[in-house]
Amino acid sequence: MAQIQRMTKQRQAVLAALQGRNEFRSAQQVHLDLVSAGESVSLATVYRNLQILEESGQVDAVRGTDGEVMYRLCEDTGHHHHLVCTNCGHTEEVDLSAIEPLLSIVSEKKGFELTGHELELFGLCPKCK
Amino acid sequence: MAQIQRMTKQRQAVLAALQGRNEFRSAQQVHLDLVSAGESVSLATVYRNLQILEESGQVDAVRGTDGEVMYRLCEDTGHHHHLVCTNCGHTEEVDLSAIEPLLSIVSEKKGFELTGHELELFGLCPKCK
DNA sequence: ATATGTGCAAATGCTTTGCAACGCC
DNA sequence: GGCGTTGCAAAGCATTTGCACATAT
Repeated sequence: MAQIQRMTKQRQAVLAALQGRNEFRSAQQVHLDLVSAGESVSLATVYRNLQILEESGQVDAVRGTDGEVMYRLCEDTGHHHHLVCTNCGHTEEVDLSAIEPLLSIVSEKKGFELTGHELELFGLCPKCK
Repeated sequence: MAQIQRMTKQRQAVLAALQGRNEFRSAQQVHLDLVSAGESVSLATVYRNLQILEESGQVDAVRGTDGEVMYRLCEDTGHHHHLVCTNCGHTEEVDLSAIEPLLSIVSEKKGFELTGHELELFGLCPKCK
């Protein structure tokens, strides 16, 4: 896990753009947000900072269905999955540790040694239902 | 679900390249396979055919961690998930319908109406362990 | 002081598309 | 013959990178 070495105003700005948002945003979106908020941060720097913040465990990253990488502030430092509203993008973190033993068992049945998994749930949030 | 209208030799070649393989391959890989097998198919055509075959339900598509879209012949027409060897790419289809009711329950607890999910398992296959 | 971080612009890599030629049904 | 398909080359897009300059510590 990479260490954050310096807190520049650009890095603060990227973090601030993620604060209080309960949804995943792409690097491009974050950059747009910053520019329209009057901040002066280059797109490359947004990419670099989001990567660093992800490596340091401060943000979550998932790959959207269109291939864009989406980032969100990490609230829960443990292992968790996401429940994403397909209408408004609102995201909840959910704990599915209960199913993990089952995944191992199924994998072992096939002769595999399970090393990881990805699980995303999609649905409609209360507001959008 | 789109319909296949004509069976050209290029489309056959793309299908043939997927036959008998128990692993996901990218459009680029398929194109390489075909070229080195002496087939003359353009990269654009490989992309177009893989998309059409996916829409018609004949191949599965997943997005790899690096963002590339990977394709594989669909064997099991029902709902299923994948167990992917991170070393050699070998893939097994697994049935995890047992956990789906649980996913609904967890979603409802958060006030969501679950409409879909994505689950991929990663591990080492018997050969690569 | 100096290792890190930034901006810019160019490069990368996957994927898509416009268009004229081609060929299956 | 007509409409789906193909090949080619160019365009698109998200993302990465080289390099000179700026800056946090």
